Amino acid sequence: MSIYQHIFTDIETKIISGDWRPGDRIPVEHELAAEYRCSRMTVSKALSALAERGMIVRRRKTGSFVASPQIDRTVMDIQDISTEAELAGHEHRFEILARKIERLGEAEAQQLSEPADAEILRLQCLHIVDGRPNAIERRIIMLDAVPRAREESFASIPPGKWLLDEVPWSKAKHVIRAVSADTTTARILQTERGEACLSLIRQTWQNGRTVTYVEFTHPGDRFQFAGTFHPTAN
Amino acid sequence: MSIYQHIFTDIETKIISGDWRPGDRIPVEHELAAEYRCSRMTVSKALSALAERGMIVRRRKTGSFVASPQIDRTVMDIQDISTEAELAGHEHRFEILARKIERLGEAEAQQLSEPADAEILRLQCLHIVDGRPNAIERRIIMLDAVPRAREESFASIPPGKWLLDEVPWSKAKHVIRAVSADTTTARILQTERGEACLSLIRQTWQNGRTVTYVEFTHPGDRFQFAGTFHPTAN
DNA sequence: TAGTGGTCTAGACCACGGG
DNA sequence: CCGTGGTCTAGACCACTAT
Repeated sequence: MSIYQHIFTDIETKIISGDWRPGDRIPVEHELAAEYRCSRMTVSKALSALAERGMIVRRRKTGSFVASPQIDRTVMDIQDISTEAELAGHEHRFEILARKIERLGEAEAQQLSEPADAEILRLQCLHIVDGRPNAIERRIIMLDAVPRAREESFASIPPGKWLLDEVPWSKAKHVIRAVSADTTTARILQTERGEACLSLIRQTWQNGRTVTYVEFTHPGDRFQFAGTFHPTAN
Repeated sequence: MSIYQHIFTDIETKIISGDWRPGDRIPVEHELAAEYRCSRMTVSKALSALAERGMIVRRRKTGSFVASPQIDRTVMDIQDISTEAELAGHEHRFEILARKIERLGEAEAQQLSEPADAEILRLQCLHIVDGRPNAIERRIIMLDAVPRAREESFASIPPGKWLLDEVPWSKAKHVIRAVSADTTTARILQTERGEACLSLIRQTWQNGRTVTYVEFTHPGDRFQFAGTFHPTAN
């Protein structure tokens, strides 16, 4: 193990074990350098990594201190549906239920903070995992941001994956809610009206322009989000 | 702006703009060092930061390359209820509905991967935000891991916050589901039976031992999780 | 003012891995 | 083999900030 990793895990262990409590002062860099018989820069690298993880806070003049734990910070990785299904060894397919080009309209324009006359591609798509409906995907693609969507049928590639290839990088906002299935949703998902459903809304931007807005509605009895947060992991 | 930050944002911009596409090769370190008239180590620091963000992949001998984007990775920060309410400017209070010391039992023992005869403190707690029920908290605290919970009444501090002070650091697993309110839940939350509710389950460990297991049940019409993922942010 | 972290240099040696 | 990234050194100067 490298020296800076050694220093990193040593301090991490002291914090996790409770040996060093929140607010406790960590030896200054030159002391740690002497202790581990290495240069100050190597110590600095280890402490910077700990600071980036939020385990310590560093202040000029006063030194570095053990941070207050924040176990309530949840980090979740949500893959796109097809990837997630494949990873879990499930069979995934999808159907395009609707595909039309239109204008955004007032209500949605306000919701997306985009002009109401913006041209969009509206998609509705059903995802089927192991033969059972797993999600309705209702998606808006901004055609001025992604003009090539106009010619794409999405017959062979899910819209989410296609956009990943098309748009190089982006910022996304997520909202997770619980909603009751309305009649149409229940019929498509082959469940009961009023059934609790998990809704994931994602709006994606590139360079400040909305690229796409999508809502996935999952039947509550067949879907959940799970994630693990390791403040200790590497 | 420091030199390595300059290099970082330059490359980040090229990737976000699509100027450099996934799979493209990034100049080797000594080329970038010459271009920015700095040492190779400074370049290395910038590239390492980009690699840690998942924007590039680095391979010995072959060089560094633009990574494939993963915008479907969702990072969410979920604060604990009282903190979140305070941050949003809402009034928060809570009531202890039940508090008893007992043994874990078979079914839950299996679920938590803990022995069935383990002594636990079982808590049920109602969180009220701006005068309306916002969550039922059903919690199990392992008394062998947190013996001091035996004497704590939780009259003045919510169990979640108390545990944050008591347990220095930990690993946590989260599950988010949509469930229908049963009769009891609906009564406590002052909503209808069958109402869609958002359920957050969190199991917390320290040094491999379960510390606590908690389920928060939120009425779907009064609660959602929201988060933003910035692959570009600092 | 003095102590601390933030950054940088101009080298160095090593580990890895494709040819 | 040899080009690449991974790590490290022994300094250096600067920025910030508590006192």
